Amino acid sequence: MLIIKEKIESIIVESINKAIDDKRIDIPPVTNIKVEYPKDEKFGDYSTPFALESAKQLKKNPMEIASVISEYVSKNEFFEKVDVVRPGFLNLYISKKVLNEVAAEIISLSDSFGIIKKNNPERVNIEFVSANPTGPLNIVSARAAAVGDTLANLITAAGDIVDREFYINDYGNQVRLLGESVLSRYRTLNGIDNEFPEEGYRGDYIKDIASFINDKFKSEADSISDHAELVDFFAKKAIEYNVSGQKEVMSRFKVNYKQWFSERTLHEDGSVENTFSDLKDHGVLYEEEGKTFFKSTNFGDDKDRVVMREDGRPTYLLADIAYHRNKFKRGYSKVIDIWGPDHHGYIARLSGAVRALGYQESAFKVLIAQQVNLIANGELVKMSKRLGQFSTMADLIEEIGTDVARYFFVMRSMDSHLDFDLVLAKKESSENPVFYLQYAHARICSIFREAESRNFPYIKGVSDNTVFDSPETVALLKALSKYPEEIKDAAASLEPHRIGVFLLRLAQLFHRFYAENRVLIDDEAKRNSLLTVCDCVRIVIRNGLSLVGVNAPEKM
RNA sequence: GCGCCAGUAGCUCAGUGGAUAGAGCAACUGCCUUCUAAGCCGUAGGUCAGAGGUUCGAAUCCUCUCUGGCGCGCCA
Repeated sequence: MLIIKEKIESIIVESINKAIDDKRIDIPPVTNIKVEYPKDEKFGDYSTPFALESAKQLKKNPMEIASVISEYVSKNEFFEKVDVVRPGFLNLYISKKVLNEVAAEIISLSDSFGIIKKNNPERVNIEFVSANPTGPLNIVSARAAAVGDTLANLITAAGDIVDREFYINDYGNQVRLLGESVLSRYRTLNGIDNEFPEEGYRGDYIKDIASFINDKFKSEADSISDHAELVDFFAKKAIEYNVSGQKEVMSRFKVNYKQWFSERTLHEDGSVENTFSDLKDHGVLYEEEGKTFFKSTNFGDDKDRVVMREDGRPTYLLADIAYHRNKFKRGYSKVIDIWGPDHHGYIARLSGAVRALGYQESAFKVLIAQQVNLIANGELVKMSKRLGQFSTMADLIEEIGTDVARYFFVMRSMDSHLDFDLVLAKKESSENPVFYLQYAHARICSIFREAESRNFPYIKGVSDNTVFDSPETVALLKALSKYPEEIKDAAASLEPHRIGVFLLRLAQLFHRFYAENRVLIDDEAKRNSLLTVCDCVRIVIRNGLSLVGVNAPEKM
């Protein structure tokens, strides 16, 4: 697939090197150069500030340098126009011929337009949500799910091989506590007097789990007499129940994990112990007061961390190191985690451990998806786990639907603390950006339906340059041509929101085009070209929305 | 006290060191006998939290200050 920005970069680099060969400018050959999108279209479709940046080194006026380069660049038929503009920008306008080629490419590739092939694809593991299996998923999980899944789609489209993963923390104190909480509710259900554990989970869902066990596993439960064993039984059943609920919600949210990875297995198959000795072999452990510490301060952490307690039990950190070691041992060359904001302090120690085990720093990346506030009617909605509140992800899907929820989360940068306006999101109106986008798609489908009913033929891949006279058409095609590089950039920078922003801009350009250009006109050649443009927009919106996990409706 | 994230239009947010800082919503206008008005055109709205610095050029990079959120466990 043609990635225009890359093509332009190579044209400019070539031109500069030619100018150097011709002794027109006196610098060492260049290998790469900055090409950017001007803010204002009157400054071209692409521009390079190379002359400005090299002026000092060359001790020359940037305008002079730029005009020398422009002599070489303008010979290329890729561009319609090359401008040299004060104080030294080189502004490039791509030719209509290129736009026509882009349109042809979109039509012929269709669903696979935007999918980039890489010669050496990386194997990428992306882990997101990984909420505790002690209860239902909440709103923050929904954000992580939307962002993580979209990012996985983007990286896949950019040519790598991506697996999605969910880490189940089914080990440790909280699990026992969960077991005890459910056991207590179970006993109450059966009329047995008991005391609820002090730190236990008090949500109503615990009662649901208790009655679930009562319905399905009563005889099995009642046959266990040993208390620890009984708690363990309840804990296991509760985790199964919760995880299966989480799986169900994720699938409704259109997230398909390759693997749900159980922490417990790391303890049972010796991975945790092996990781411990592995770290020891790397010389990053030391003992003090009977505990074993990981020297995380060597890796930028602010203090060393205990990995093995005095009584020989591993800490959560050690299990987590074992988990990430496991990911690398499974052959992933890149491991990405998306965490909640409350875990950012944990990054230094874990990425330190990954490095201590000999993996590249760049191979492990933790992204933090910032907090989500729910707003309704201008008021902050408290996220308590009480009834009637919009606390769970399932409620959110129920209330506003997967499409709206996913788009809302994806259109914002992960770094921003998000105010999620429930009332706005629920509105099926122009106030909701998701509908704005979907409406563009539905409108195009409607044009094609109408064309069919009027017996207007549409011949794919045949287009006439004259339609490029309309400024709206040109703007639209230029935007479409940037879709592949948008995917590449969004994947490389791990910023899925870019695609959401891109699609909104595209929809806007289409609505503007629609208002100014009647498609179903009598002139057959021109009509076919306009239909081609519409088809291109339809394809890119559909492909883009599918990356975000949002449906592209044919009618609204 | 230390660390992470944020502070951009009335609100929610985009903005890759570049040129006159943008969008959606809200407000005020105008546009449906013509392919979907869930749309389009226009107007108004800004000390990019503040102060220094680096640079030919800073919302963007650095330092400090202020404000908000979160974290600083041998919990997970």
